[in-house]
Amino acid sequence: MLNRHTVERLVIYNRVLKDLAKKNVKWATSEKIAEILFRSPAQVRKDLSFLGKKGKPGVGYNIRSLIGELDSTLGLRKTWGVALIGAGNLGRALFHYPGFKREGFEFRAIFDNNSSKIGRRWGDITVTPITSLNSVVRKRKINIAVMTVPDYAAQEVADKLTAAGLKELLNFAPVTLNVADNVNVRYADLALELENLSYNLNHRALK
Amino acid sequence: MLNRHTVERLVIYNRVLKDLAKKNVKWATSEKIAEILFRSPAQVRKDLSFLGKKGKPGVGYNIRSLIGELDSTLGLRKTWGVALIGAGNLGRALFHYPGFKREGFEFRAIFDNNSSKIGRRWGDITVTPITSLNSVVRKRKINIAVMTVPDYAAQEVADKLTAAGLKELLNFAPVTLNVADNVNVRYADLALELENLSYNLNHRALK
DNA sequence: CCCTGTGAATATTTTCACAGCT
DNA sequence: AGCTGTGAAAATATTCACAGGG
Repeated sequence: MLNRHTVERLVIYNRVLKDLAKKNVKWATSEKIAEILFRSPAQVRKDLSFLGKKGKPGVGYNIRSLIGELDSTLGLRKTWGVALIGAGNLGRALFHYPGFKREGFEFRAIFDNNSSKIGRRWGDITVTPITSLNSVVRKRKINIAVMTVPDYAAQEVADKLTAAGLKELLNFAPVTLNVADNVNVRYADLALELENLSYNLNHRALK
Repeated sequence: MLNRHTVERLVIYNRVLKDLAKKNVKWATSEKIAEILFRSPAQVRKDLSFLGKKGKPGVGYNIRSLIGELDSTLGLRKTWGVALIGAGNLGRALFHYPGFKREGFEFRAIFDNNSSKIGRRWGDITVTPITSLNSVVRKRKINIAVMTVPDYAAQEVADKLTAAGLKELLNFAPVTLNVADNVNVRYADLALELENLSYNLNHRALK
């Protein structure tokens, strides 16, 4: 089991390598990869060493084979089922985001409790109330939930999702979720991102 | 100058404290805050100690005064001007996201080079081509750029933004940007987030 | 008495540096 | 000759533990 930081970097190496492959580059050294990502070659080597011995001394890494290894390790050879919880503006934008399908993530269900949204069709998916969660998760083979619900609803929704057996949540609500240890939550908290930038702006202004 | 991790946590403490204040709680100990966020009391104390001595031994932290201190440190007492680059689905969702304005971030310009979008009005802002960037940044006092452009355009857009003097970027494009050291980029890379979850799913499946 | 603020200790992460493979 | 893989060293980050203040 790799630690979170390592996985975050592996995901990025994978993307960089796919970019290079698209440009028909066949081999890359740890130094080359590090340069593109503004990191150290030693870190790239150490991270990649977790995949087993994949580099060729004197040459570097074969890009195609490294991508294959990363795709396997990261679970990107499979297609995962995603449910969207919250059929608002942000939910719609994510639903149409082309990067998800390309990487093997497939929206298979959309939930919303707002009666004006229930029954609407987004592509070939019908918006349903969250009461149908358990059966849909089973029938549609849902693995991941993307939560774009209002902050006051987030914890309750998370409880229902984990009760339905989901263990991977991507949460856009500005709330720290209380979940069991075996559940993974990733936070995509957009206001927090801006507040981090704000600190820098403020610090600059004070100097 | 605080390090990135500390600032990320301060931003979160600030949100938690505002939640508590809304519930009319007046004081909180480091242990209470830590419990809500699943962190250690020592870390909360050390982080907050960077603000100067703000806690009362034997009692804890006065929530109202701590929020004030955090708002000042994080630059949240000011209103910052934000430009949106890329008037697509995701851009629209962010434009309407209520959390931004509430925290003092104000969209003041929208740029897009797509002729079908130029001239459209979003609320009282008109979408303009990015050629007008420099003058708009000056006139509208833009501090932060939110980039929701396609990946192939991202680096070029980032170059233009920094050339116009912007130093704080929130980038939604799945690309590592090459920028000068004094420019801060935060990445909101949604496919990466799912890929991180995918690793966990895969790892679970293999066990 | 209880909790803060903080040096010291511990744990984790990153980098160094080099033996060894191609 | 050039680059990987990796223990050892260095740098960071977190936690401990307690002196001191309200």
